[in-house]
Amino acid sequence: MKKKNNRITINDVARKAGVSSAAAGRALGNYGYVSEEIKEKIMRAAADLGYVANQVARAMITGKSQTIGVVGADISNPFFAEALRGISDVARRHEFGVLITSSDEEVPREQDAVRILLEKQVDGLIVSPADINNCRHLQQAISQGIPVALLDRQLSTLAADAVLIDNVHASREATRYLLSCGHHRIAIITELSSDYDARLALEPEHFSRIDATRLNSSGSRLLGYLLAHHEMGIPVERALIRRTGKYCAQRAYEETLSVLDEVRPGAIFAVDNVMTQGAYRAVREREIAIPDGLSFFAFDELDWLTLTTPRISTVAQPIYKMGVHVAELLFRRISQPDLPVSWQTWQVEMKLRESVAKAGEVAAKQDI
Amino acid sequence: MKKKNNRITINDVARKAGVSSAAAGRALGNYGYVSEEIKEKIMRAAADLGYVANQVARAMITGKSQTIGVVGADISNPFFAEALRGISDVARRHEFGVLITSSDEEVPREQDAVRILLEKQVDGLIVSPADINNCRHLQQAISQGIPVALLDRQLSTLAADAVLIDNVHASREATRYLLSCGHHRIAIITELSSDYDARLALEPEHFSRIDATRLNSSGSRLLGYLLAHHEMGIPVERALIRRTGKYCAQRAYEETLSVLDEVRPGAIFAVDNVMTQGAYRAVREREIAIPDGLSFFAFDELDWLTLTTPRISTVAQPIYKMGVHVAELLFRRISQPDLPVSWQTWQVEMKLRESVAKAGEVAAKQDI
DNA sequence: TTGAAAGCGCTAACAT
DNA sequence: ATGTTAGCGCTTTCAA
Repeated sequence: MKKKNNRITINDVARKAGVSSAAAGRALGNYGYVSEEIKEKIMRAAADLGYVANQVARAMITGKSQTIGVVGADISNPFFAEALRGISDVARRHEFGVLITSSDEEVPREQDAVRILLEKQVDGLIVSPADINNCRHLQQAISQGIPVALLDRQLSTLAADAVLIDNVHASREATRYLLSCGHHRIAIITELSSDYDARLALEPEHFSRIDATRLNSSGSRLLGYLLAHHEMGIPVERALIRRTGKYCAQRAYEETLSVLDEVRPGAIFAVDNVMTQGAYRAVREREIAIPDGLSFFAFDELDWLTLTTPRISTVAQPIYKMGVHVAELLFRRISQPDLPVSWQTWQVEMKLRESVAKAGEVAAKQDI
Repeated sequence: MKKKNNRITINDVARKAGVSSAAAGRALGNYGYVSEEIKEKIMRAAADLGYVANQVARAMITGKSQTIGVVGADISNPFFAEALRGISDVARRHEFGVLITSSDEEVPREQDAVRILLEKQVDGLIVSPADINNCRHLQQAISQGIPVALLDRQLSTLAADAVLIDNVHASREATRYLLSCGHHRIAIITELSSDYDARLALEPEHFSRIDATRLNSSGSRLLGYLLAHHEMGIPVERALIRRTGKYCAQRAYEETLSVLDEVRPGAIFAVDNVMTQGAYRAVREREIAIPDGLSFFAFDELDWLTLTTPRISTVAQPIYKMGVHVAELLFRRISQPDLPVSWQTWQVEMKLRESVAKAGEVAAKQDI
């Protein structure tokens, strides 16, 4: 019978093996010198007693918890879940634990999450910041010596590694493709919760005054959309820009119904997986044929985009790989804190499928 | 300048506030007696210094880490991601951290994960056991005083709370529905990685000798399928039972192609979300019309099941809620270890949509 | 109400 | 190569 807790400690093992606790520590923790003979005795004693190492005590003294923290928008979002899988695979390889939290894209929740993770003494953080104009808490983590790696968002003001895609470019390419198919009235369904992003929706004609480094993903994607129009000399109708204000399929559904009913665009561009789900549902509800009655372009690859009829064109990000690499950047920095900051920009892939038709061809079909 | 680490400790705060470290601990940790006056001084000093509490040190002494561990099959699986969201919402409410791991349905990985989580001194575990016939490691956790709550699987031999659905019943209902629609040749696409489950696929006619309490979900669902046939006096062709051996959409795709080519069933029953994805892809690849050429029934509700044409019938589990409740059961047990074991069986919902047609009606249509 | 002191389980100096 | 000892940062007796 032990004092309070019946848990077996290193002292119990040492006593049973007839050695000092230091020797037991060395054998069990695999550090320092221990003779094979004694080590074996200790290991046997540990196995007999059912000893389980106490990482908390180890963390206390080494100052390393062998744990990283992840702050994502929403774990149940397939995008994040896939990235998390990559992160956790790498963490397992390094024998690190992964503590997860959700911010739901809200800055106060993100701050809370970061604080709790820091109190738990994580050795590093992977964050998809809710608002890149609002991240003193991340700065603080870094100045406390806890490295931060950013997923899917970049922060020029922060000494943090990042893994991302070029959102402006990706969105511009997709929009150019739609425009070049003859669709001059493309509705864009996007989130734009941050104030700075929202400005772009409110004054699209002033996009040149916007500081692209202050835009979140949805802002960047809207900028790409605007740039593509500008470059091709096609004016943008304000009513085509639909802002949900939050990451919510239901809101995307509502905005899409409204844009279909009020503006009746020739194409819809849904700029992330959540928007895609809501927007596509709305199109189905209105029983508009794709691509003959409406072209549809998505963002992010989802399992089901090739299971619909027709299959849906999209901009695919290598999400799992991005998760793997952001974790690798973080572990690299944990072991080498003084490396220069590294931003990895990954290529997206345009998956051109049958959900987009040339505007002319629809007319041709109808003529027959 | 501090000794090694530049981190601010409770002693730094105490010194700055001119009080003892004990007083600072009481104020910062919100326990014991502190006068308002002194408390305020301490809080101000802490804020000035940017003090961050060290939960590791707290855990060390209290023996509670305020963290739970979750062992799931695969975080990137939408089913698990959704449940995890429920778990993490509850954990946040309790101000607990959530450590996640993936077992990929492999027992050794699960054992590893549990060991690591125990070493990290988690206060409880939520597990979806890979193989319910193989869980001494869970028994061990419980006997160490670390409560375990089971998600989606039940273990009669273990003193662990569980949240589940009646898989046999759910599958039997779905199968009865298909049979009653006149489909007497229903292919079932299922995982069956555990040896005990696999036996059911190898000798389906001996299902009555099977101990239902030893079956995993996929085994239980196969049993439901067999029972429905038995009850309705319809023989089961062995070639209709397709076993992928692992949770893998590609394998489901292959097995479905093969069953379509070799046996050409009248209906397909895909018994989880991963199987559904692979099976549906195969049906599309063979360009078989649903429901006229083939009826299709899925298991688990997925976003896209209502976005296909026709919409896909399925057995829906209340996944998020199940995650919430398994976490609540765990927290209840953490605070009251001596409560009797509780198993919550949740109702599934049959979502009958257009992917299933009566066998007769197809003929009728063809007659016209 | 406050402070002094002991100690959680382990590692890291240091001495042997 | 092994043992002794002093903490890591905090909570928790216990005395004052």
